[in-house]
Amino acid sequence: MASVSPFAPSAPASEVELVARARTLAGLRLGELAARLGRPVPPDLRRAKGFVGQLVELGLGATAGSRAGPDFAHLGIELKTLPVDASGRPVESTFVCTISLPDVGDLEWENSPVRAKLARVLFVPVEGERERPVGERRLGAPLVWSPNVEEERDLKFDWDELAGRIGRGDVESITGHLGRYLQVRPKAADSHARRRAFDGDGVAFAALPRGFYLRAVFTARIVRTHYALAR
DNA sequence: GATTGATCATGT
DNA sequence: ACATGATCAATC
Repeated sequence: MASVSPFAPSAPASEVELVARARTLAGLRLGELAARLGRPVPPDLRRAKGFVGQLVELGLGATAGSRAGPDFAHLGIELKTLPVDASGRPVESTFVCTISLPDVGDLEWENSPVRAKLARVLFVPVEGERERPVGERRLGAPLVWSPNVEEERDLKFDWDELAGRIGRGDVESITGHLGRYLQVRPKAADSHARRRAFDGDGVAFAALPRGFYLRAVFTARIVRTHYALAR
């Protein structure tokens, strides 16, 4: 990482410094940021789905790489780039975390990995329309977010339904249609991937790996609420 | 047009 | 193998 990008910054020392740094990137095109960091820009994202997130990580001095845990471990902050359309509306769902199928049923919301992951998030909006060439997409103004009371209540509601269903051994009954703001969808190399799970009788079976995602309506609400309050 | 299920690259 | 970063593309 740092070895291939001599101009990448070191880790920010505080949340204030991180946000200040992110603000300096606002308005920049991805091509400009990539050039600064000595990174090539892919022609499209079909074979480089993580490009935007990884570029911004590098540009902000994130430390985690592909290790588990927050991007800025010492600050307890998770970085999420948020693809948006011309009006600032998110165009994709946001991945939160994978699901440990044997464990999820025993976890209350308060101890859930979803709550932990979303406790403090730095959202960096990025123009995400497919027609726009990757290098020309601009970064937006960052937003540091923690769930407010309503947001947390809504996430807990979905967690209770989804985690409860998995805990009862009904993971195979879950589709992306469930959950108003938080949903469960496949998260795997392909549809043949399998990992160990348990059915309602405690009998092990092989299940498609899945993850929790925030629906775009939820991140849209975050953007509306929190940017509006900041104005 | 929005959404779900499938998929891709890289690093540990 | 599995976790990180997500977007693609078939389908509703």
